[in-house]
Amino acid sequence: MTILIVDDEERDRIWLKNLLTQNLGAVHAGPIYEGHDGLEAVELSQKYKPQLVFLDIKMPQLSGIKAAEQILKQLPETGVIILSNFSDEVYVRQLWKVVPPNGAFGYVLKSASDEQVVEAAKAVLSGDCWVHPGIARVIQRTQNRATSLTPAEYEALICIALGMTDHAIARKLYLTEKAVQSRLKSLYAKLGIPGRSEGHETEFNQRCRAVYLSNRRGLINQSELDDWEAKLSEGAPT
Amino acid sequence: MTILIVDDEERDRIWLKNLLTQNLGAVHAGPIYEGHDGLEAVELSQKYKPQLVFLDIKMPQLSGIKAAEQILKQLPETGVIILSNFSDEVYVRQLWKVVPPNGAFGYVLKSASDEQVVEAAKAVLSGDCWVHPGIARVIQRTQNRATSLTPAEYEALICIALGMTDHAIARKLYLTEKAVQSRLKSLYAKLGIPGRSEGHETEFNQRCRAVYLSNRRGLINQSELDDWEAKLSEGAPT
DNA sequence: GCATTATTCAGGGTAAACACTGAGACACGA
DNA sequence: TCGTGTCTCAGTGTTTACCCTGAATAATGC
Repeated sequence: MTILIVDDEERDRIWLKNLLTQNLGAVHAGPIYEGHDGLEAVELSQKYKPQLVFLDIKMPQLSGIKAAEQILKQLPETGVIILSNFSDEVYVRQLWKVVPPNGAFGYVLKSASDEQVVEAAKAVLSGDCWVHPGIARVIQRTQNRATSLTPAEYEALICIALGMTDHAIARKLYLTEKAVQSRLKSLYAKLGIPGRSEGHETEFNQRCRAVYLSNRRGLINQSELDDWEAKLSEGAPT
Repeated sequence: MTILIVDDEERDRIWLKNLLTQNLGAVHAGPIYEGHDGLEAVELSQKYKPQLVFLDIKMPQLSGIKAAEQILKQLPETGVIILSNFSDEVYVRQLWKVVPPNGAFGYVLKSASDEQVVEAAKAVLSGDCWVHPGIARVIQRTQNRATSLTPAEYEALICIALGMTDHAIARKLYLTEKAVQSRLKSLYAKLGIPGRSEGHETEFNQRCRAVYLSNRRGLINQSELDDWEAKLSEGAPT
């Protein structure tokens, strides 16, 4: 049995490696390899075909999620555990899409206790999933139709968070301005932002309010936005 | 010589304590106390009067910055080292105001190497300051008149980031709508956001763009905004 | 003293964001 | 086959955000 640990922080790698060798003796008795970015994660997975891969989210080259996608594409049997600082809904959404329906995966926050990490490792090794308690409600929301965003709404959200106008969004997404406004309208509704018509007490700029609330709920976050910004500006320097 | 370590993460406390006991032998030979939130930081400082205090920024009860403010108010001689995950400009700005002109302080990111942390500790103990390399440019910006924000502009920035309209901001800050727009205009200028007049290629919603860029530059961040949100909604349920 | 600079605020105008209604296209399941 | 729901998008109208000029005030520096 083989395990792979990928994290750009040496401190965390050492901590995790020690933790696993000391507490997984009964179940596990193979080598533990280490990597420090997403590309290495993919390469080392191909090379050693580990049963279990620990991935940090925030890594140079390739994010943990994208690395997981690559790995699972070739080795769907691999157990993946995301080790993250964030409980952001974006990441849970993305992970959900990447993991095969019957695959085993884990999502644990770095604030987790040692026992929780060991527990998660054991669960995933035996084919179960383990999700950090703090993430539970986030997952619920991603599955609730009334509050979860459609891809269309999510796209629009990213755009306004980057500061684009309706017109710019329309051009970028090959839509009409009206279509963009329509997406935004349903987005505002799902976020529970009051309009100008109802209740003149609550005066909000819906656009900015939507960005604020989405940040708060972890639907988006700064590093995700920066990725999009880079992607869009390289994609259309017309 | 006495040292105090305050962090809500046990892992980080242990790591730091080991690091200091092993590498500070020549300089330091006293007890190391530990706390796990801001209030404890203040209490333990009063009790033990340490020469050096390590403070995490994100802590329950009282943030690291506010704890530092309390501590320095009573014991201005104390050397304070902020240990943060973030290089956000907000925090550097706040720390700058809190530390007395001749006080010794440090600001190190948690991604720092062990050597850097030891170096910072030694520097502060001998009365010098130590600032993480990654923060240097942020500090430069806080001192440059052309790019640093005035309190007025900062206030306006917080408000639009929370999603308030011009009208709502005017009421909250006891200003005219025109005055609010004036503040926003100079804010946009300092952030380098192109207006509608110049360059019709770049189509931005300045309001949202300002929020995005400010987040990116660490002028604001989510947890700071949440504090303001709470403060404003309790302060004016008129 | 005077010049410089920043801040607040006015008026008038343009363009963008938002509200409301409703129609056509498409997929899903009874 | 017929709903039922979702997404796109048109038309029309209101509100808000932003642009520009400019004046009164106060603080700053020489």
